[in-house]
Amino acid sequence: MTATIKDVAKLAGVSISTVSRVINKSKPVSSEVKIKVLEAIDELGYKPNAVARSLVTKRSNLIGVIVTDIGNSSIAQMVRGIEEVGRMYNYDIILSNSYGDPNTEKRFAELLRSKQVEGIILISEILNKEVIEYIEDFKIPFIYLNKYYVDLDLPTVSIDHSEASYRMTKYLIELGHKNILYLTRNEREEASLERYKIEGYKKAMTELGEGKQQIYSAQGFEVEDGYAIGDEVAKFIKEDNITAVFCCQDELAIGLISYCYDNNIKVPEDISICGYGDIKIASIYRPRLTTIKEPYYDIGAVAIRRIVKSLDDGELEKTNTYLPIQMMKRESCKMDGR
Amino acid sequence: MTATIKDVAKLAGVSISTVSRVINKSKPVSSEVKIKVLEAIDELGYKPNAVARSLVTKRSNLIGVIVTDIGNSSIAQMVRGIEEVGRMYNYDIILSNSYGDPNTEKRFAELLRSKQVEGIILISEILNKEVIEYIEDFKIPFIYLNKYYVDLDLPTVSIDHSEASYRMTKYLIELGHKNILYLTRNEREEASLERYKIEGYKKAMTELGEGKQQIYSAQGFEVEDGYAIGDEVAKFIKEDNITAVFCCQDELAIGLISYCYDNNIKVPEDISICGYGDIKIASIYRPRLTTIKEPYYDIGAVAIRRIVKSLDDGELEKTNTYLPIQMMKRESCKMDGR
DNA sequence: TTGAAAGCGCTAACAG
DNA sequence: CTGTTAGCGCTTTCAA
Repeated sequence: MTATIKDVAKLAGVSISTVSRVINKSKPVSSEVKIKVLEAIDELGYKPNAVARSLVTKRSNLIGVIVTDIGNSSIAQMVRGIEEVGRMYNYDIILSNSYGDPNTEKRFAELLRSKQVEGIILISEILNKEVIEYIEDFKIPFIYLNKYYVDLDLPTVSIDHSEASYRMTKYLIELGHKNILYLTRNEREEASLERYKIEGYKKAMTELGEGKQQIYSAQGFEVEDGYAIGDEVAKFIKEDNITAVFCCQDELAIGLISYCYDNNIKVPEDISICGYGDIKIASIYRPRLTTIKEPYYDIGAVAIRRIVKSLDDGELEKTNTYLPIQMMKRESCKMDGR
Repeated sequence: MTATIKDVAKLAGVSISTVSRVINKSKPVSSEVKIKVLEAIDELGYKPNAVARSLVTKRSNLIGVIVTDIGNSSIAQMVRGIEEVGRMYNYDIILSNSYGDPNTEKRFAELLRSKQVEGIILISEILNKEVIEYIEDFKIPFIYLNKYYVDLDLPTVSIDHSEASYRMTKYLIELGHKNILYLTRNEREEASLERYKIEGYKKAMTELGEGKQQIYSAQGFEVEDGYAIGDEVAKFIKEDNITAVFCCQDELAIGLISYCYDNNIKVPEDISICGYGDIKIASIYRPRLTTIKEPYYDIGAVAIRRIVKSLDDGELEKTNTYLPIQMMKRESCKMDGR
């Protein structure tokens, strides 16, 4: 049996309140008594029971994090940021993998609440109003992180996607590209982020005033989807003189480059390809991928910092915190000499 | 204020024990009363407070997981396995990132204990006896997962590395390779897993009875280290007619292949390269990497299953659970025609 | 500066 | 089948 505060009190010959005071430094204790208590603590190897403590203080020092899949590298990076910053403020995190199922998300949220978490961060790939409202109902700080959708009326953190996309397109234009294909997904859905990214792309293309503005949609956001679309893209290259492809996600770009590799299309000699996200593989893959860095670690870090802050001083504003944009210029895109 | 069991009892006009009974189905309750209670619960939106419950039951339903870095994809996969299987048995996991620092690991272990976790899984990249003993002292189920080192006297789970390495070398030999370089790291350290892998490599080479047995050590286990060693390897290819390189970790192999890409050495035409681990990138990178699959998800899954099991029936044996070996034959290795 | 006592929300005897 | 009661280990008034 592990020692309790009672044991310490008895051994030190004081009351449990005194022990509590020295543990928490909550009230002055004469140094003489303090020493006795400290000795007793040491002798018994006493460690306070955080569960008992939370029951009375109503503070669990726990933040619940529900993610689509921790195996996803960008999500892992966000969690890394959440964990590390949470730690600085003495918060532990409880992790739940929903695999994207809304019911599971709700169930986990409930579970987290029962464990008395002080805040919840939901990292989701779908946008489910019902889940969000369900969690908002808990009346605890809640931040929603999503790579694909936006809900403007919710606290979140991201980069300015429209601006990022504009800058990437601009960059391709600077490299001499005129016929640039934008590879998207879900662009028509109301809440899709793609709307903003396409907006940025179009703005830059319109400023250019010449060349071909072309948008095409993949079947998904994964490497396979990028690969699968290879045939179409190859056709665009031939028929429409497309010289650069701007993929809305790194995974798509990687898949597409793999397709090119397998089909003897040289990147970047035959076609420049860039991505969006800067996932880990982007800088390891060859050629290294030119892309927009979504600062996943920072996104997580800022998210939890906002939660912790709101835990101190009351309100959590329903705003999007924008993080700086960073372009990663690498070898998958080159000057177009044609 | 959220409703408590008392509120439910009052509204339903019964005692709190009755409410407790219906919540936990711990004792029979007349269906008539049960309905009243259920209605009250529903009306108040009552959810049991898991903290209060753990305090009395001494069961937190929490497993602590300390990892080197959740941003590492193989670790993320293990955590995925841990989380998913833990969930099946109603355990939540608390995640801590130690970044490999032993003192941090100890501190986190302590923190986890204070939160009354029922078991601890430590995923570490170093082997620190002190940390291990410290955690063992908690007298709660503890499993130690490590990719690089072995401690035979501890519960853990892995593949049979000697056998795996033997089979990979055999495979290269079957492809016609005779001069095979084994790229290692830390092979001299007593507890290093590399000893076992080298054993397997040597066994296969000795059985072959001809060709060149060559072992060379990189500076680390990362992609950069694989890249950095490229010059040396290129020399081996030229001078010693090495036709295949067996890298002790996928990261090294990927780095080496990147070096080859950048230096116009064709893989697998000029040199076959294989890895060990089957990290995510292995099957995405081009050429796709031939490698040994370390089943990270399963390792995590089995680890937590062992913990949960020992929580039911007492003891956790200090044994290594071996998982099946799987070879991933891909394009980075080909028949040697020379 | 210290101790006694109440109570956080819940479970688990125990008695009826 | 149901209610009363005693805690779980701790913090926090309130008095002294």
